[in-house]
Formats: sequence, C-alpha cells, structure tokens
Amino acid sequence: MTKLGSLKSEKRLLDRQAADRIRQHILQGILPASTRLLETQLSEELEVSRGTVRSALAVLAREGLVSQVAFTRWQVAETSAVDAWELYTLRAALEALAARLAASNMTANDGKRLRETGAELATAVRENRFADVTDIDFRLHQKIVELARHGRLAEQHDYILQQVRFHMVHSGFLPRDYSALVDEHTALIDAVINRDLDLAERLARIHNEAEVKLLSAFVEQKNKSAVQ
Amino acid sequence: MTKLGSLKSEKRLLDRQAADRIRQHILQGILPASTRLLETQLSEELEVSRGTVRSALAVLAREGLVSQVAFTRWQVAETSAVDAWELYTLRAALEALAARLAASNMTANDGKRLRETGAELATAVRENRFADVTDIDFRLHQKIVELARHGRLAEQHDYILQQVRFHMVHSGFLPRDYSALVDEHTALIDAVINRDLDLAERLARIHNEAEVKLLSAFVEQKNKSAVQ
DNA sequence: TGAATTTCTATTGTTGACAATCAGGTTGTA
DNA sequence: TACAACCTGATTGTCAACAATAGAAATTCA
Repeated sequence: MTKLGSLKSEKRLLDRQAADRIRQHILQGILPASTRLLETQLSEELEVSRGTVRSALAVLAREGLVSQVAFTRWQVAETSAVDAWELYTLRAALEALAARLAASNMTANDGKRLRETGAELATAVRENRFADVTDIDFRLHQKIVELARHGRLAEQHDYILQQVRFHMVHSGFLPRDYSALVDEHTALIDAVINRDLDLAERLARIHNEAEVKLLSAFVEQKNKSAVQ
Repeated sequence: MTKLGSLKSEKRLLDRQAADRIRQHILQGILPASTRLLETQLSEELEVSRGTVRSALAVLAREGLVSQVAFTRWQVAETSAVDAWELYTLRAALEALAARLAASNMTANDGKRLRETGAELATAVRENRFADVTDIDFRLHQKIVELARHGRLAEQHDYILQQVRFHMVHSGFLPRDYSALVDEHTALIDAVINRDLDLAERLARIHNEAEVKLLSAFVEQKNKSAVQ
C-alpha cells in the first residue's frame, strides 16, 4: 500500500479532496477489495485530521466503494458475482433511459461530437491500445448520459460506472471480442443520432446485458481463486 | 451462536438518528423547500454537537433532500417542475426493472402478501381515507421492489420515493382519479403474480408516466404562485 | 454621491482531545 | 478441556474549541 501524499493548498472542501484521493487509489486497485481502512493511518498519510477522513469515508460509502461496520471498521467494498449482476442490470436500465432521452434531444452538433468519440474507440481497437479502449468506452457512455440532460440520472450513472470500474480492475476483466464491441457502439450511436428512440433504448439495454454474464463469471472466478 | 433476543443492532449512530429526525420534518413539510438550515440551531434543538449535525446533513444531501453551498449555507432542497420530471422518469425506469425482476422471482407466498397490500389500498379508497391511500400506495411499490431482490435498486428507489413524497407534500399534490389508481395497481399486481415479465414491466412504466405530467404541473403552479 | 475598500459578524470548515465500543487474549472455574 | 467473565489495547464515535470564509455593514475617497 503506497502512501497517498498530502493535500492542502487547493480550494475545494478538504473532505472531498481526501475522498478524491482515496477513491483514485481504490479505482486503480492500489487499495484492493475488502482492505481495512484505518482512520488514523489515512489521516497521517493525507495530512488532515481524523474527522476529515471520516467525512471522506462517508462520501465513499455513499458511492458504494467503501463499507462501514459501525463502531468497528471501514473497508474497501467487497466484490461478488451478485454485485456484478446488480450493477449491470441497473446500468442497463439507466442507460436504456439515457439513450432514449439522448435520442430525443439530439442536435447536429451533439451528433458530431458523439461520432468523434465513437471514432476514437474504433481507432484504439484497431491499434490494439486495449488499455485506452476501456476508458474511451466509459467516456462514450457518459457522453450519451450527458445528452439526456437529466441530473439525477447522470449522478446515479456515475456511481454505477465507478463501481463497475472497480469490479473490472479487481477481477482483471477485459472485453473479449473487440470488433463486436465497436460494432455495438456504432449501432447505438447511429440510433441515437437518427433519433430512433425505441432502437436506441433497445440497443443500450442489449449492449449491457451482453456483458453482465461475462463480468459476473469473472468476478466469481476471481473470488474463488482468492479463497484457496 | 448468539441469543435470539439480542437487539444490540438498535445501537444506531447518533448522526443517523439526527438525520432521521430532520428527514422526518422535511417530509412532513415542517421544514419547507428552500428553508435555510443552521448547524448551530439544529445542534441545540437535537442536543447533539455541531459535528454530528454536519454529518447528518451530509447524509440528507446525498438523499437529495438537502443541498449544500460550500462555506455558506445548508438548505432544504428546492422543488421545480424539472425535478418532478426527473423523479418520475427515473422512477418509471427503476420500477419497470423491479416489476420484471419481481415477476420472475414470484412465489405463492409473496403473491399472497402482495395481494393483501393491494386489497388494503382498495379498501382505503372505498372508505375515502385519502390520507392513507398515499402511504399504502408507496408501501405497495416498495414491496414490489423488495421482491426484485436487488439491493442497489432498492436503495436507489427509496431515495427517489422520498423525494417524490417531498415534492407531493410541498406542492399539495393528490391523485386525481382514485378508482383508476386502484385499477392500475390491480393490473400491475396481477401481472407480477402471473409472472408475465413483459406486461409487468410495461404496466409499471405506464403507471408512472401517467403521473409525471400531473405532478410536474402541480409543482410548477405552486412555485409560480409562491413568487407573487 | 457612489464606487471601491476595509472592518465586522455570523456561519461554516477543521482540528485535537476525550468517551464509547469492540475484538482478542487472559484468567478463573466446572 | 470447555467456556464464561473479565481485562486490555486498538479503533471508532462525539464533542467543543479554534480557523477560515462569505456576505453585510461601515468607511474611505474620487
């Protein structure tokens, strides 16, 4: 577990900054699932008070990345196949709604920027830059959600995506069939741009459901092997 | 094996208890939308420290009932027609998923209890106990979500429902057509119990979308008249 | 006058000290 | 040995003092 380094001298609330740093470490896998988090230790590494750390941990708990056992301990969230299932079913429902709304809001300018991101994804796949693919994939989905212009939906979707990322990092999951991935995204983008509400919604749902089984299986296997 | 009667999980954290109290006041309309909340005042009234109140307010902020302006103020959330639209569109998507999952999990025993709540609703309407109707209505939907056995979905749905309640109290919204309300719920319950996944999903969605326009209009009108 | 600047004050943000609680080890007893 | 009751140290929960900030009020100066 590497040190987190000091905060201070920025303008945002300290507890949010602390949460940002801890979140980053969790999402990068530096703090793996189920790791115990000690308030005192974190407060020393981040050079803030324990109260501030507590507040940061509360933020992360609400985001689903950390869990609290009252009076006893904080820990990085656990991962399970059930979690993976929950995440993907929820994600499918949210993105289906987002795709429909985005399609109905679509303008020429939004469409252009959406296609650009889609092209980025295709290029990254073509050049075998697999590390980038995941990032672009996430960014693409976030962009569609933005176009839905729905604050609560965007917030909720962000949390879900964060947890998905966490599960992926923790289990070592990677997409299997990259060309299918590009095709699915292209079809989705087209449907949104063409303002085909029903198709956009359906494609968003299908795209997600395809991945749920893969990730669930991965997480399950990873956890089984960790027990041995 | 611990003793059966050990209810030591009653020991709830103080900040959660404080949040409960404040939440209650907000949902009852005692603290109306946009009311400024002073940490010191709350801490005196609740007889806890300011830090505890702060933590409670953070909880409520995450639930969407309170908003924070950094370094400046806390206040009860505002209400708008856009909020109402967001709530109902999200609610429709979540309950559609819940209805589908509930239908696919359905057992004879679950079905019986679901019908009981449905009957309660019908009785309350028949006896013109309109105050009770809303409560039972909410409970019924929560029950369906429970049957979906999906932790994150349930949590998210709870938050949304809370905010809907808040908007209803604030705007003075009441259902318009009680017999249609009973019919819609009966049809939904039947679909879930008959394990008709597609129908259950569709009915849940339609039921919600019917109400979105009404509540939006109500909230908008309420806010307009408040400006004068 | 009135725009810019400087107090001033109410309120929020952060901290370190103290209290409550828990897990695990130790002792005492059948 | 088995097991319950009692310590003990580590850790979390709560508090009240102190610092920083924003916005209002007072002051300056063209």
